Amino acid sequence: MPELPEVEVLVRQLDPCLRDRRVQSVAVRRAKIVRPYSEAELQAALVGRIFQSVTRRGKCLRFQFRESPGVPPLTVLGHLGMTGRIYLQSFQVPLPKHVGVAVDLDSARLIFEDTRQFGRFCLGELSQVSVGPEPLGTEFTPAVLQEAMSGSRQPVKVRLMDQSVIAGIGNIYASEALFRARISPRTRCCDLTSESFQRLWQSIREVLNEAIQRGSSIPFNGPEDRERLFHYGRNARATATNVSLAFQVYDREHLPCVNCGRAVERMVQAGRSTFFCTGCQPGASGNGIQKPGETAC
DNA sequence: CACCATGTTCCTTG
DNA sequence: CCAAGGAACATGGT
Repeated sequence: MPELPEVEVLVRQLDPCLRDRRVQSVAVRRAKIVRPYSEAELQAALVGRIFQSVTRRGKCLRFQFRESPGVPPLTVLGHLGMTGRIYLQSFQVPLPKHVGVAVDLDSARLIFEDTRQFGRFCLGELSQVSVGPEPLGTEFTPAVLQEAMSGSRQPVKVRLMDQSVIAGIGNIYASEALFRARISPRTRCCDLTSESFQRLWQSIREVLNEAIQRGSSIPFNGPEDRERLFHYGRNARATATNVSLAFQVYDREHLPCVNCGRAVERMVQAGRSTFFCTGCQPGASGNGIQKPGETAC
């Protein structure tokens, strides 16, 4: 999935397609995806309603439905988990294997597909108690980042993935942002300097924005285009537009660092793979602070 | 068979 | 309270 950039690209794609479209029928093929609601509840809430907008908050999608006299506002929350996808298909195309929910509109069918079924498509607001600031929003500043992180002794990479600290950063872009900021993923948050937070802040925004730019440049028509956008890691296919080819360290263990040529390394933090370059991200076992004037590579 | 995978939540242990 | 580690969820690719 779908970390922030992929969800953002998806939302931009979906919003104009769904706006003002009316829900004809809803079919739930995997009950887990809509829990704690039932298929009947989803049908009762959605059939006849008209889409107003699709927006993003962190990694979540929000489908808002039009409000009218006597018809209260309604929001459907979508979360893609690890392998979730959302797309429109014609009625003629048979339903793929792992469809969780199919929402029939007047002229097309909205499919929520999720192989591993970690995703969600259900009524109501975010289940998460607290979601941190949007990293691309104006309220996100170096000071906000520092304030949110500096009190923690956690490794910075682990903390970056905490959705209550910052919304939308996952395993891929955590590694990418730290590489760009030249900070070791092992650095404890409380050991980062203001200068490091400044670099990290900038790197987060660059890495996310560039990924959105790449994703937005991908034509989004058939299933192959969806694969280029959502298929990562060792499953990724080496197509000219595959976004994963643009990663600088993620899933590049043993490959030469794009900066210094040293082999990219992999380690496990909080149960997840972290990719980094010991040459460019000094202090892998220290504090990650660079002396002034010192070049990492 | 083993290991890995874009995420979240829950549980246990220190 | 915090942090870390593991397991669970369910399926597929290598």
